[in-house]
Amino acid sequence: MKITTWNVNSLTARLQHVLDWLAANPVDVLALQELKMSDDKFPHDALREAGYEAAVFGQKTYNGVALLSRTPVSDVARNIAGFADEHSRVIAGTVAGPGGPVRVVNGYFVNGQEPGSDKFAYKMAWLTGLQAWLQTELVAHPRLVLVGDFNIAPEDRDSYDPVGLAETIHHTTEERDHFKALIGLGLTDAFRLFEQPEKSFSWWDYRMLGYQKNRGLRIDHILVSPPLLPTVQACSIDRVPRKWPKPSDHAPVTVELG
DNA sequence: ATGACGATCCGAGATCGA
Repeated sequence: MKITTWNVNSLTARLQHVLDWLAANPVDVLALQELKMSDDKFPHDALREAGYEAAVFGQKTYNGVALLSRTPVSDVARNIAGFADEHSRVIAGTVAGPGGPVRVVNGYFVNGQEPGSDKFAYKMAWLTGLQAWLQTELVAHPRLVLVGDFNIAPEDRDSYDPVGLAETIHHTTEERDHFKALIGLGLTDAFRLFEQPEKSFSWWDYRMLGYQKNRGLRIDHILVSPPLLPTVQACSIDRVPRKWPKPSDHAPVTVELG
């Protein structure tokens, strides 16, 4: 089965891109971030016509996440249990997979703006809450994938300018320590299980010809739990929709389990 | 140091993102 994560930067603005991409890439599960719409605006009909049912956790203007699936999603949970959050940032659900059910946890991680800011403090608290909740989630659902826009470039090779951007947002030691803590829960970065091109990124700034110059970051990730690790067949970033007119600034990332 | 792009919103410039 294939599971994809994609920050679409407004599903209103990107619905046609999502439909076009799914027509060419009929993955089993598509985890979306930054819907930027309330639940009542969600385009269930158009996606159903494309073959997908959706579990949605929307929010007006900002944030918002959804799980699209060809097969039913059960046991849906919204946000981090035990962590009070004004924002709609996490949706989790269970889908049928090869060899048993797969728990998909889809997160739009906090950006954090700038180290030292209130938003950065919120990012740290959010990550701490996520980690604590995942610990129990992994006990209840050992076959788990954590996907989404992490807003963390885990290593220097995940940034177009690791020296110039050292200790700036996405690159700080604190953020990377949180990423390592997720790995410490037993999760594995599926992308790095395979040989990948140098300077592989999943996000490029709209400004200053960021994409054309490949000035990007790898901040969208797929982490797999130990029981799923031997089933990982492939993991890749699809840059094609980033070249379409009026694109999201993120590219979809896909893992294949089987 | 700032702005550069893009999306959003009681509709123009502010806020946010990364």
